[in-house]
Amino acid sequence: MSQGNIDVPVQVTEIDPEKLDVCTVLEVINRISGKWAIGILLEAIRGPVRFTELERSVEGISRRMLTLTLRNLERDGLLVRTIYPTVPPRVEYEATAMAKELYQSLNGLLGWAQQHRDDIAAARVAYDAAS
Amino acid sequence: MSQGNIDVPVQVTEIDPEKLDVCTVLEVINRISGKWAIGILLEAIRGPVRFTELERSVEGISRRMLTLTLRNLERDGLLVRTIYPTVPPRVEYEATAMAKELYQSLNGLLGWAQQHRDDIAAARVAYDAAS
DNA sequence: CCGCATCCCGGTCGATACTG
DNA sequence: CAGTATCGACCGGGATGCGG
Repeated sequence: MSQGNIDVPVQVTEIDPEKLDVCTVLEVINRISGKWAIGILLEAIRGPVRFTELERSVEGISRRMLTLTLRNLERDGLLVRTIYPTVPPRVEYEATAMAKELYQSLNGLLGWAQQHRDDIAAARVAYDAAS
Repeated sequence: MSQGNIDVPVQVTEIDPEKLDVCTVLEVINRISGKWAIGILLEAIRGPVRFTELERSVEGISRRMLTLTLRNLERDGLLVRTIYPTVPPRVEYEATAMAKELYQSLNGLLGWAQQHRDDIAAARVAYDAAS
Protein backbone atom coordinates (compact mmCIF):
# COMPACT_ATOMS: atom_id res chain seq x y z
CA MET A 1 0.00 0.00 0.00
CA SER A 2 1.06 3.60 0.41
CA GLN A 3 3.04 5.40 3.06
CA GLY A 4 3.58 4.69 6.69
CA ASN A 5 0.36 6.18 7.91
CA ILE A 6 -1.58 5.10 10.93
CA ASP A 7 -4.33 2.62 10.40
CA VAL A 8 -7.41 3.51 12.38
CA PRO A 9 -10.46 1.29 12.49
CA VAL A 10 -13.49 3.42 11.80
CA GLN A 11 -17.08 2.49 12.20
CA VAL A 12 -19.27 3.81 9.49
CA THR A 13 -22.50 4.61 11.15
CA GLU A 14 -23.58 7.83 9.52
CA ILE A 15 -25.00 6.34 6.37
CA ASP A 16 -26.33 2.91 5.76
CA PRO A 17 -25.40 1.48 2.37
CA GLU A 18 -28.96 0.35 1.97
CA LYS A 19 -30.19 3.85 2.33
CA LEU A 20 -27.55 5.78 0.48
CA ASP A 21 -29.39 7.65 -2.21
CA VAL A 22 -27.61 6.83 -5.43
CA CYS A 23 -29.37 9.58 -7.33
CA THR A 24 -28.31 12.21 -4.86
CA VAL A 25 -24.67 11.22 -5.05
CA LEU A 26 -24.86 11.04 -8.81
CA GLU A 27 -26.16 14.57 -8.95
CA VAL A 28 -23.07 15.83 -7.17
CA ILE A 29 -20.74 13.69 -9.18
CA ASN A 30 -22.22 14.86 -12.42
CA ARG A 31 -22.11 18.44 -11.29
CA ILE A 32 -18.40 18.41 -10.65
CA SER A 33 -17.45 15.96 -13.33
CA GLY A 34 -16.44 17.29 -16.67
CA LYS A 35 -12.92 18.24 -17.39
CA TRP A 36 -12.81 21.72 -15.93
CA ALA A 37 -15.32 22.37 -13.17
CA ILE A 38 -13.11 21.44 -10.25
CA GLY A 39 -10.11 23.36 -11.48
CA ILE A 40 -12.20 26.49 -11.92
CA LEU A 41 -13.91 26.02 -8.59
CA LEU A 42 -10.56 25.68 -6.86
CA GLU A 43 -9.31 28.95 -8.26
CA ALA A 44 -12.50 30.74 -7.40
CA ILE A 45 -12.39 29.46 -3.84
CA ARG A 46 -9.02 31.04 -3.28
CA GLY A 47 -10.61 34.39 -4.06
CA PRO A 48 -12.47 36.27 -6.77
CA VAL A 49 -10.95 35.70 -10.20
CA ARG A 50 -11.34 37.28 -13.58
CA PHE A 51 -12.08 35.49 -16.82
CA THR A 52 -8.63 35.93 -18.27
CA GLU A 53 -6.95 34.93 -15.05
CA LEU A 54 -8.83 31.66 -15.20
CA GLU A 55 -7.94 31.22 -18.81
CA ARG A 56 -4.30 31.35 -17.82
CA SER A 57 -4.39 29.44 -14.54
CA VAL A 58 -6.60 26.58 -15.65
CA GLU A 59 -4.12 24.77 -17.81
CA GLY A 60 -5.28 23.88 -21.30
CA ILE A 61 -8.81 25.21 -21.15
CA SER A 62 -10.33 26.88 -24.17
CA ARG A 63 -12.36 30.08 -24.12
CA ARG A 64 -15.41 28.13 -25.07
CA MET A 65 -15.20 25.57 -22.30
CA LEU A 66 -14.32 28.20 -19.76
CA THR A 67 -17.44 30.12 -20.62
CA LEU A 68 -19.65 27.06 -20.64
CA THR A 69 -18.34 25.70 -17.35
CA LEU A 70 -18.59 29.09 -15.67
CA ARG A 71 -22.20 29.40 -16.77
CA ASN A 72 -23.10 26.00 -15.40
CA LEU A 73 -21.40 26.64 -12.09
CA GLU A 74 -23.13 29.97 -11.84
CA ARG A 75 -26.44 28.37 -12.67
CA ASP A 76 -26.01 25.84 -9.88
CA GLY A 77 -25.28 28.59 -7.40
CA LEU A 78 -21.64 27.63 -6.92
CA LEU A 79 -20.25 30.80 -8.44
CA VAL A 80 -21.32 34.41 -8.37
CA ARG A 81 -20.63 36.51 -11.41
CA THR A 82 -20.04 40.21 -10.92
CA ILE A 83 -19.77 42.64 -13.79
CA TYR A 84 -17.96 45.92 -13.27
CA PRO A 85 -19.08 48.33 -15.99
CA THR A 86 -15.64 49.74 -16.60
CA VAL A 87 -13.67 50.15 -19.78
CA PRO A 88 -12.39 47.64 -20.57
CA PRO A 89 -15.06 45.41 -19.04
CA ARG A 90 -14.18 43.53 -15.90
CA VAL A 91 -15.93 40.39 -14.69
CA GLU A 92 -15.19 38.55 -11.50
CA TYR A 93 -16.20 35.09 -10.39
CA GLU A 94 -16.38 34.20 -6.76
CA ALA A 95 -17.15 30.94 -5.01
CA THR A 96 -20.28 30.86 -2.87
CA ALA A 97 -20.37 29.45 0.65
CA MET A 98 -21.98 26.35 -0.78
CA ALA A 99 -19.03 25.85 -3.11
CA LYS A 100 -16.60 26.19 -0.26
CA GLU A 101 -18.43 23.55 1.69
CA LEU A 102 -18.32 21.33 -1.35
CA TYR A 103 -14.60 21.78 -1.46
CA GLN A 104 -14.34 20.66 2.14
CA SER A 105 -16.36 17.58 1.36
CA LEU A 106 -14.02 16.76 -1.49
CA ASN A 107 -11.12 16.33 0.87
CA GLY A 108 -12.31 12.89 1.83
CA LEU A 109 -12.28 11.78 -1.75
CA LEU A 110 -8.92 13.38 -2.35
CA GLY A 111 -7.45 11.50 0.56
CA TRP A 112 -8.72 8.27 -0.88
CA ALA A 113 -7.31 9.14 -4.28
CA GLN A 114 -3.89 9.92 -2.91
CA GLN A 115 -3.74 6.77 -0.84
CA HIS A 116 -4.79 4.44 -3.60
CA ARG A 117 -3.38 6.04 -6.68
CA ASP A 118 -0.58 3.51 -6.91
CA ASP A 119 -2.83 0.62 -5.98
CA ILE A 120 -5.13 1.43 -8.85
CA ALA A 121 -2.30 1.83 -11.30
CA ALA A 122 -0.90 -1.53 -10.18
CA ALA A 123 -4.32 -3.16 -10.44
CA ARG A 124 -4.62 -1.95 -14.01
CA VAL A 125 -1.24 -3.21 -15.01
CA ALA A 126 -2.03 -6.60 -13.48
CA TYR A 127 -5.43 -6.74 -15.14
CA ASP A 128 -4.10 -5.78 -18.55
CA ALA A 129 -1.27 -8.26 -18.26
CA ALA A 130 -3.64 -11.05 -17.31
CA SER A 131 -6.00 -10.44 -20.18
CA MET B 1 -26.32 -8.80 5.22
CA SER B 2 -28.16 -5.91 6.69
CA GLN B 3 -26.31 -4.40 9.57
CA GLY B 4 -25.43 -0.80 8.92
CA ASN B 5 -21.91 -0.91 10.20
CA ILE B 6 -18.85 -1.64 8.16
CA ASP B 7 -15.42 -1.82 9.68
CA VAL B 8 -13.02 -0.15 7.36
CA PRO B 9 -9.41 0.64 8.13
CA VAL B 10 -8.85 4.23 7.20
CA GLN B 11 -5.66 6.15 6.98
CA VAL B 12 -5.76 9.59 8.44
CA THR B 13 -4.25 12.27 6.28
CA GLU B 14 -4.33 16.02 6.45
CA ILE B 15 -4.60 17.86 3.18
CA ASP B 16 -3.46 21.36 2.49
CA PRO B 17 -6.29 23.21 0.73
CA GLU B 18 -3.86 25.21 -1.35
CA LYS B 19 -2.20 22.12 -2.67
CA LEU B 20 -5.23 20.10 -3.67
CA ASP B 21 -4.18 18.21 -6.75
CA VAL B 22 -6.77 18.75 -9.41
CA CYS B 23 -5.61 15.85 -11.51
CA THR B 24 -5.81 13.43 -8.60
CA VAL B 25 -9.33 14.44 -7.76
CA LEU B 26 -10.30 14.24 -11.39
CA GLU B 27 -9.04 10.70 -11.57
CA VAL B 28 -11.39 9.65 -8.80
CA ILE B 29 -14.27 11.60 -10.17
CA ASN B 30 -13.87 10.08 -13.57
CA ARG B 31 -13.55 6.63 -12.09
CA ILE B 32 -16.87 6.81 -10.30
CA SER B 33 -18.66 9.04 -12.72
CA GLY B 34 -20.62 7.48 -15.44
CA LYS B 35 -24.16 6.47 -14.94
CA TRP B 36 -23.73 3.12 -13.24
CA ALA B 37 -20.47 2.71 -11.32
CA ILE B 38 -21.71 3.96 -7.97
CA GLY B 39 -24.90 1.95 -8.05
CA ILE B 40 -22.99 -1.23 -8.80
CA LEU B 41 -20.34 -0.49 -6.21
CA LEU B 42 -23.00 0.05 -3.58
CA GLU B 43 -24.57 -3.30 -4.21
CA ALA B 44 -21.22 -5.05 -4.20
CA ILE B 45 -20.27 -3.42 -0.92
CA ARG B 46 -23.28 -4.93 0.77
CA GLY B 47 -21.92 -8.32 -0.10
CA PRO B 48 -20.97 -10.51 -3.08
CA VAL B 49 -23.47 -10.23 -5.88
CA ARG B 50 -24.13 -12.14 -9.04
CA PHE B 51 -24.46 -10.68 -12.49
CA THR B 52 -28.18 -11.18 -12.77
CA GLU B 53 -28.80 -9.85 -9.29
CA LEU B 54 -27.11 -6.63 -10.34
CA GLU B 55 -29.08 -6.54 -13.53
CA ARG B 56 -32.23 -6.52 -11.47
CA SER B 57 -31.17 -4.29 -8.60
CA VAL B 58 -29.45 -1.57 -10.60
CA GLU B 59 -32.49 0.06 -12.09
CA GLY B 60 -32.46 0.58 -15.82
CA ILE B 61 -29.03 -0.79 -16.64
CA SER B 62 -28.49 -2.81 -19.79
CA ARG B 63 -26.52 -6.04 -19.98
CA ARG B 64 -23.91 -4.30 -22.03
CA MET B 65 -23.31 -1.42 -19.62
CA LEU B 66 -23.34 -3.75 -16.67
CA THR B 67 -20.60 -5.81 -18.25
CA LEU B 68 -18.55 -2.79 -19.27
CA THR B 69 -18.81 -1.09 -15.90
CA LEU B 70 -18.01 -4.29 -14.04
CA ARG B 71 -14.92 -4.78 -16.17
CA ASN B 72 -13.69 -1.27 -15.49
CA LEU B 73 -14.28 -1.54 -11.77
CA GLU B 74 -12.50 -4.87 -11.73
CA ARG B 75 -9.64 -3.42 -13.70
CA ASP B 76 -9.24 -0.61 -11.20
CA GLY B 77 -9.10 -3.09 -8.35
CA LEU B 78 -12.43 -2.03 -6.87
CA LEU B 79 -14.19 -5.30 -7.57
CA VAL B 80 -13.09 -8.90 -7.48
CA ARG B 81 -14.64 -11.30 -9.93
CA THR B 82 -14.98 -14.91 -8.91
CA ILE B 83 -16.08 -17.63 -11.30
CA TYR B 84 -17.56 -20.81 -9.91
CA PRO B 85 -17.29 -23.51 -12.59
CA THR B 86 -20.72 -24.91 -11.97
CA VAL B 87 -23.58 -25.57 -14.31
CA PRO B 88 -25.13 -23.18 -14.88
CA PRO B 89 -22.17 -20.81 -14.52
CA ARG B 90 -22.03 -18.64 -11.46
CA VAL B 91 -20.03 -15.43 -11.17
CA GLU B 92 -19.79 -13.26 -8.11
CA TYR B 93 -18.57 -9.73 -7.74
CA GLU B 94 -17.28 -8.47 -4.43
CA ALA B 95 -16.06 -5.06 -3.37
CA THR B 96 -12.44 -4.82 -2.30
CA ALA B 97 -11.28 -3.06 0.85
CA MET B 98 -10.25 -0.15 -1.33
CA ALA B 99 -13.79 0.14 -2.65
CA LYS B 100 -15.20 0.13 0.86
CA GLU B 101 -12.90 2.94 1.84
CA LEU B 102 -14.02 4.82 -1.22
CA TYR B 103 -17.56 4.39 -0.15
CA GLN B 104 -16.73 5.84 3.20
CA SER B 105 -15.07 8.84 1.58
CA LEU B 106 -18.20 9.42 -0.41
CA ASN B 107 -20.12 10.15 2.75
CA GLY B 108 -18.82 13.69 2.87
CA LEU B 109 -20.04 14.37 -0.62
CA LEU B 110 -23.37 12.79 0.08
CA GLY B 111 -23.85 15.00 3.08
CA TRP B 112 -23.17 18.04 1.00
CA ALA B 113 -25.55 16.86 -1.67
CA GLN B 114 -28.37 16.27 0.76
CA GLN B 115 -27.79 19.57 2.46
CA HIS B 116 -27.76 21.67 -0.69
CA ARG B 117 -30.06 19.83 -3.00
CA ASP B 118 -32.79 22.39 -2.62
CA ASP B 119 -30.38 25.32 -2.78
CA ILE B 120 -29.12 24.14 -6.14
CA ALA B 121 -32.59 23.56 -7.48
CA ALA B 122 -33.57 27.04 -6.35
CA ALA B 123 -30.44 28.57 -7.86
CA ARG B 124 -31.26 26.98 -11.19
CA VAL B 125 -34.82 28.21 -11.19
CA ALA B 126 -33.62 31.72 -10.35
CA TYR B 127 -30.93 31.61 -13.03
CA ASP B 128 -33.24 30.32 -15.72
CA ALA B 129 -35.86 32.87 -14.82
CA ALA B 130 -33.35 35.70 -15.00
CA SER B 131 -31.97 34.73 -18.36
C1' DC C 1 -11.45 41.99 -21.91
C1' DC C 2 -15.09 38.90 -22.24
C1' DG C 3 -17.78 35.96 -24.62
C1' DC C 4 -20.92 33.67 -28.30
C1' DA C 5 -21.62 30.88 -32.84
C1' DT C 6 -20.35 27.23 -35.85
C1' DC C 7 -18.27 23.03 -37.33
C1' DC C 8 -16.61 18.68 -36.35
C1' DC C 9 -14.69 14.58 -34.16
C1' DG C 10 -14.30 10.81 -30.79
C1' DG C 11 -16.06 8.50 -26.93
C1' DT C 12 -20.20 6.96 -24.34
C1' DC C 13 -24.26 4.67 -24.06
C1' DG C 14 -28.76 2.36 -25.61
C1' DA C 15 -31.08 -1.17 -28.54
C1' DT C 16 -30.93 -5.36 -30.41
C1' DA C 17 -29.39 -9.80 -31.48
C1' DC C 18 -26.41 -13.80 -30.77
C1' DT C 19 -23.44 -17.47 -27.70
C1' DG C 20 -20.79 -20.92 -24.38
C1' DC D 1 -26.57 -17.75 -16.26
C1' DA D 2 -23.41 -14.60 -17.88
C1' DG D 3 -21.89 -12.72 -21.10
C1' DT D 4 -20.35 -10.74 -26.73
C1' DA D 5 -21.08 -8.26 -31.08
C1' DT D 6 -22.62 -4.64 -33.89
C1' DC D 7 -24.82 -0.43 -35.14
C1' DG D 8 -26.24 4.14 -34.40
C1' DA D 9 -27.64 8.29 -31.58
C1' DC D 10 -26.07 11.62 -28.63
C1' DC D 11 -23.02 14.90 -26.49
C1' DG D 12 -18.82 16.81 -24.37
C1' DG D 13 -15.32 19.25 -25.92
C1' DG D 14 -11.49 21.09 -29.36
C1' DA D 15 -10.63 24.56 -33.29
C1' DT D 16 -11.68 28.59 -35.28
C1' DG D 17 -13.71 32.90 -36.12
C1' DC D 18 -16.75 37.00 -34.97
C1' DG D 19 -18.76 40.63 -31.79
C1' DG D 20 -19.72 44.02 -27.84
